[in-house]
Amino acid sequence: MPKQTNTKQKIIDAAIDLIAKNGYKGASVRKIAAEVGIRESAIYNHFKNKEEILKVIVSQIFATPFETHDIEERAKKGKSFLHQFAVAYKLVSFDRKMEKLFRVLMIELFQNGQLRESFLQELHQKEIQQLSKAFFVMMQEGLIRSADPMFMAQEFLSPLFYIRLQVSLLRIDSKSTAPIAAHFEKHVDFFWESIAL
Amino acid sequence: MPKQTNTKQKIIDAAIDLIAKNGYKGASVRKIAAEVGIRESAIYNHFKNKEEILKVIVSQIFATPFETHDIEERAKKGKSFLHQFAVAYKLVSFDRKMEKLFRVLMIELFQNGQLRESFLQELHQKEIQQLSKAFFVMMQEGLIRSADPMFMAQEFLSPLFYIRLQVSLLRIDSKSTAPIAAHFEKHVDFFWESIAL
DNA sequence: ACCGCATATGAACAAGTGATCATATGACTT
DNA sequence: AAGTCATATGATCACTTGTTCATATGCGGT
Repeated sequence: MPKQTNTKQKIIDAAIDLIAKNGYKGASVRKIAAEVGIRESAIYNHFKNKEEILKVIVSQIFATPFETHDIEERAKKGKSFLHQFAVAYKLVSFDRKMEKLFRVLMIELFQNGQLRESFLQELHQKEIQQLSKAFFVMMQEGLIRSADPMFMAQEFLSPLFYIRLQVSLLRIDSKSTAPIAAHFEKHVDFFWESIAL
Repeated sequence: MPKQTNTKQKIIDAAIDLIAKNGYKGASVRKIAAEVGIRESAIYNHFKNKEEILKVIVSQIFATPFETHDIEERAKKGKSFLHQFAVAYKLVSFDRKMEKLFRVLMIELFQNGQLRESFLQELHQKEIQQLSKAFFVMMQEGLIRSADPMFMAQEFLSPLFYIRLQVSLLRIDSKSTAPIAAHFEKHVDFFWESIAL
């Protein structure tokens, strides 16, 4: 037998690929095994069952990639904080691995209650809370007009999400994302002009 | 045999229900037939195969429900046009049938190239074009600040889409949508304040 | 050299899949 | 009453699904 070639990771990667293409139900254990180069029964030496594979993948989706420290301090910089946030969001949107995980998320979101819970609580809520903290600081500093910080956070975040969705859809069909790549930064410009005093 | 009870429509409705819950692959011909109250073989008297059912459903998704006439004229009213648009969007978001179709769309969007094409071209592009026409008029009328109308349309539309997504997710788990129901109108207020001169 | 342990295989399973076909049923028209 | 036609059934098909199990293989430590 081959030595430590970390089959487990290969299985996860193959599963991500297949689920991102065909969904959880479309990614059969046999197809995953075939892509790794082993038989389906060998999979069960690494995972109790198919669902365990999904769980590992899901946990990767919510492994927070965003900087969460010093929000209050960094927020004082106003627009450049928003710019930083948007650029980080852009990077994640274009990262190959993260993009696949995003597809898995979108595909399974409506069919997996656990995933839904995590998306709303861990991902959405966390990002909103961070952003609303930042907007609150900006209001105190007199940088922006005053409004409900939480609502403002949603208004700022949702266009970023929508652009990410478009990027993901275009990339599946190998279409060019050039026309909307600049949208992330453009959104910051537009939004800042919308709230700056 | 029972007379004209329109089994075909029953099949479509059952299929929408099941696909909205379990995805296309999770909605087996047998399950659809069971929900209608017939055997699976009877389905094939009404549809050539399973995919034909999906095609009919997909066509319903893109049956445009939004008013498309008199955009230029109605746009002159400024904020109240945007309000109208948002409220129409809200109604569609909460309509039971449209909500199910939205779920079908989201579930299959990443797995069905035809659906992707239609979504980007027929739905997204159409809405953006209408809105950008409206914003262009508003700029000419001196109601709002000047900017790229197309981009402004996206900025206006994406939060509405995101709210719709949240509504749909909350409703699956029978959670209350009360906290975000007012977001549609709130978005119009916020956005108008962002662009009004 | 031996053993154990992790990992592989191939066969088998029960269940479910989409689809087909001969056959039956019953509401219409004639 | 007879015949037609749309629609139903039940059996059956070839195939795929997730999972299990007995068995094999070979690397690392003794």
